[in-house]
Amino acid sequence: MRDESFYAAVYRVVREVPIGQVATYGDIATILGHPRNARQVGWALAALRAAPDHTDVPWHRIINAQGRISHRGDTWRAEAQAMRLVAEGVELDDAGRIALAKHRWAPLNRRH
DNA sequence: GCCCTGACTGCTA
DNA sequence: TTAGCAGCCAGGG
Repeated sequence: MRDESFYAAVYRVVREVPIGQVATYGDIATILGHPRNARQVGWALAALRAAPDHTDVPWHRIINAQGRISHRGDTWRAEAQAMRLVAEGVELDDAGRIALAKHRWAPLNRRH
C-alpha cells in the first residue's frame, strides 16, 4: 500500500469493518503495519468528520482501546457516535462504554 | 527541512 | 476506574 497515502490506507481498512462491529485505532494501525501509529489513524478519521455525510467510511465504528469515545471537547459528538453504533446493534455496558470484547472486529481472515 | 500538533496507547500511582 | 506522563509517527505551516 505504498502507492496510497496513510489516509487512503486507513480509509480502506475502516471500510472493511462490518455493521455491528467496531475496531480500535490501534487495531487499524496494526493492520496497516504500524502498531504505534494509532494517533495518525485518529487523525485521518478527524479529516473525515469535516464532511461525515460525504464519505462512505464508517468512522463511527472506530473507538479507542478503552472502548470509549473520548473526544477532545466535543463530547456531544461522542454521544452521537455511540448512538449510531447502538443503532447498528452494538451494545454499551453499564459505564456507557462499547462492549469491545463482544463487538471487536477480528480481521484475522483478511490480508492484502 | 525544522517544529508543532494531534478522534491514541500502555504503564504506573 | 480514573488521572498523569512519555513515546511514536505523519501532515501542515
